[in-house]
Amino acid sequence: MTTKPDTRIQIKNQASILAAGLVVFSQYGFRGSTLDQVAEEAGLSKPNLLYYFPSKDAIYTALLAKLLENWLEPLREIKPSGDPVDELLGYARRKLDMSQHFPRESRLFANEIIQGAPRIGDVLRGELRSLVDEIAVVINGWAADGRIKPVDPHHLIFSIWALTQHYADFDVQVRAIMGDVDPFDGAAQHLEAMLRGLLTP
Amino acid sequence: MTTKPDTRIQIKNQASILAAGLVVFSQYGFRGSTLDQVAEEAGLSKPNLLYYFPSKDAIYTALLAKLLENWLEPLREIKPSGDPVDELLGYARRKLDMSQHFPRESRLFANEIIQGAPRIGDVLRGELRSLVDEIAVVINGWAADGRIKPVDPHHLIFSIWALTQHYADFDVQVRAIMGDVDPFDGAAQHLEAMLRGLLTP
DNA sequence: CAATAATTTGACCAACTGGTCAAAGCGAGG
DNA sequence: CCTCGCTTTGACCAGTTGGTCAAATTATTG
Repeated sequence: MTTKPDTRIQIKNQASILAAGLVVFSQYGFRGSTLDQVAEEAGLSKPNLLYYFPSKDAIYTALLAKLLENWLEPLREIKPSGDPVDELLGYARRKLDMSQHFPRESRLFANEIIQGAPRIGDVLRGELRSLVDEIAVVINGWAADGRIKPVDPHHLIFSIWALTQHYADFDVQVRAIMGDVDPFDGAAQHLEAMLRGLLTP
Repeated sequence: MTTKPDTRIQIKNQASILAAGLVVFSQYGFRGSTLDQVAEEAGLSKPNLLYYFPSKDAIYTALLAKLLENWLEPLREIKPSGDPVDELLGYARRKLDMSQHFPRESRLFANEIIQGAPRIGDVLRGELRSLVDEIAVVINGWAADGRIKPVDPHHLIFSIWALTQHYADFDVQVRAIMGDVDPFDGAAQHLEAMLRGLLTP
C-alpha cells in the first residue's frame, strides 16, 4: 500500500484479506470479530494474515479508509449547475444503488458510527462536514431561487442517507417484513415520491 | 424475572445491571462488550453480576426483550378510526421522541439488527411482521378512500423508521455535521414536511 | 442476640484472543 | 539440480474473557 513492490501474490492475498475482513467486520463489528474468523474467510492461516498486515487494527483501518473514498464520492458528483430535483434525486439513487450492491460496506460504516466512530470521528468533523456544508450552500441557493421548496439542507441530506442506508443496514428486518418481495423494487419509487413531494415547489 | 419473590435489593440490583448493560451493549454490541465493563458501569463485582443473571447472554437477552415491548407499542397506537395524516404524523413523532430520549435503546436495537438479528429474527418474522401487515391494511384502506395519496405501506413505514432512528443511531455523524445546533430542533419539522408532502392528497 | 438466609467477593480456571517466531516449503533464475 | 528470497505454518505466549466456587460478609427474623 505504501512503498512496497507488491508482487502479484501479495496483491491477490491483500485483496483476499480485505474482502474477508469486510465480510467479518461488517457483521460483527471490530471488537466482535476475531482474526481467526477473518483468516478462515480468507482461506489463509492466521500468521499468514499477519504477514500481510501488521495487526487486526491495520486490516480494519485499511478497510475503513478504502470505504470512505467511495462513501464521499457520490456527494461530490452533485452539480450546482444541474437541475435541482434531478441532482438530488440522482444522488439519492446512487446511494440506494450502493445499499443494494454494497450492503456490507454500508453495514461496516454503520457499525463504526453507531459505536461512536472512534477511528473516523476526525474525518466526519473535517472532510465530511465541509463537504456537506458546501452542498448545503448550493441547496440553499436553489431554494432562494425558488427552484425547490425551502428545506433545511442538513436534514435533507440526513433524510437521503437514512432512507437509503436503511435498506442495507436493516436488511434483515426489511426482508423479515416483506418476505419474498425484493425491497429494492419498490424502494426506488418510494424514495423518489418522498423527495419530489418535499422538493417540488 | 420468572417466579422469584424479588426482594427490594434484588429489584434494585437487577435494574442497575440492566441499566449498565444498556450503556455498554448499546455502544459495543454483544460480542464487543465484556462482563467487566458491565460490572464496573453497574458498580458491582463481576461475580455479583452473575449472582443476579446466569450469564452475559441472559443480561443481553433480558434487555432485548424489555426493549421489544417499547419498540412495538407505538405501532399499536395507530388508530384506524383517526385522521390518516394525523395518525401517521403522530406515530413518526413518537418514534422521533424515542430517538431523542432513548438513543441507547435505539442503538442496542440497531446493533442487533445490523449483525443479523440472531436473537430476535423470530420476533421480526412473527410478531413484528404481522403487526406491520395489519397497519399496512389500514394504510391501504386510507389510500383507497382517497384520504391519502397512494403509497406502498411497507416502504412508508420503513421511511418513518429510517428517518427517526437515524438521529439516534448515527448521532455522532449528525452532530459532527451540525456542530452546536441541536439536531432534534429541525428534525421534527423536516420529518413532518416530508410526510405531508408524500401523504397529502 | 443467635441463627438462618441472602448477598458479596477474592481466588481461580479453561477457553479464547491478538500476536510472535523459528523453521519449513516453494518457485524462479542460474 | 541447487540456491536464495518470498511465502506459509505449527507451536507457542501473555493477556483477556466468561464463568465457578467456597468462604466471608451482611441482612433478616424468631
